[in-house]
Amino acid sequence: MPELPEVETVRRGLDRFAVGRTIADVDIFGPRTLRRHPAGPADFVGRLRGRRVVAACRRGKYLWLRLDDSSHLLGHLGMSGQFLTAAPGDPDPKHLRARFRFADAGPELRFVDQRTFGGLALDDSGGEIPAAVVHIALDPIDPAFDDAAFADRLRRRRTGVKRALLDQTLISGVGNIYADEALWRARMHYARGTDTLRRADVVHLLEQVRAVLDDAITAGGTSFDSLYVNVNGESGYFDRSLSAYGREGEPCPRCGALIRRERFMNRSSYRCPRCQRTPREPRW
DNA sequence: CGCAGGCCCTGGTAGC
DNA sequence: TGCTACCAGGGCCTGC
Repeated sequence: MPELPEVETVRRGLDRFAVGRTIADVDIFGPRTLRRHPAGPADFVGRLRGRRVVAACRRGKYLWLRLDDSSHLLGHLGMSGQFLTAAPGDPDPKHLRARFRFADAGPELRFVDQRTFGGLALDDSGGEIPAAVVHIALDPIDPAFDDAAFADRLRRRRTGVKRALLDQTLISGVGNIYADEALWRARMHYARGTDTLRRADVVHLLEQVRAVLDDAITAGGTSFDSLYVNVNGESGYFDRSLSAYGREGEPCPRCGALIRRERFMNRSSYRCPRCQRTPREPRW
C-alpha cells in the first residue's frame, strides 16, 4: 500500500514527467475519483485546460502538482491508486479513472485506481498548500519536522503508540506497514501507552521511523524507470526488506521467535512476541 | 478538544 | 463448480 516512500517515489516520477508541461485536456471516468472536488468534473477539467505544471509536491501521503496560476492539482493514492504514463492511443487499462493529455502531444498521464479510495481535486483557494492538506502534520523526513514538539505532543496523548503513529495530524506518511516495521526496529509493542514513553524512547522510535522510510525510499528509487511513473505499492519492491509486516509464522530476523499477526484497529499488526513484549498497561 | 470505531471500495482467495 | 465470507487499509466522518 502506498505510504510515504511510495508516494515520494511517485512524486519524483511526476517531477520528471509532468513539470514544465502544459495540460491540454482531461478525461474523467466514473463519479468517485472527484468526490473531493464538489464543483464536479466539468469545473475540474475546465480549470485544468491550458495550465502549465510548475512543481510536484508532497506532504505525508498527499501529493499535488502546483500549476502556473498558483492552483493545486491534489491527489491521494488511497490504497490502490497509481499514476501511470502511456502513449496517446494506448488501450485504456481497467480501472482508469482520469487521463491527462498534454499540449506537446507527448506521453499522457493516467490515474488508475482499483479500489477507488484514492482521488483527485483541484484547489484554487490561493494557499501555499492545498486546503485539504493544511491539517496534515509534517512528515518525519521534512527538514522542518520538529522532533521535540512531536515528542511533547506524543507523550501528552493517552493512546497506544501505533495509533499515534498512524494519526496523520501528529506525524504524516506512516501507514500500517511502516508503523509495524518501525515498532519492530524499536523493539516496542504497538499497544505501549504513549503517556508511558520517556523522551528518549520517542527519540529512538523516531530514529527507527526515519530509518525504515529512508531504506524504502532508497529501494523505490533504484527500481524507478523514467517512463513509468511508479508505483502501486503492491509491486513489492520493498517486500524483501520487511522484517515483521506480512511475516506471520516466520522467524524474527533478530531473535528467531515466530512473528505473530494480531487484529488491531480492524487491521493486521505484526510483531515479534519476544522483542516486542506486551506492556503491563496496554492501551489498545 | 481527544479518542475510538464505522464506513467506503473491489479483486483475490479460502472454505464449504 | 459456484457460492459466501473474509481480507487488504487510508482518511473522512460521527459520536461519546
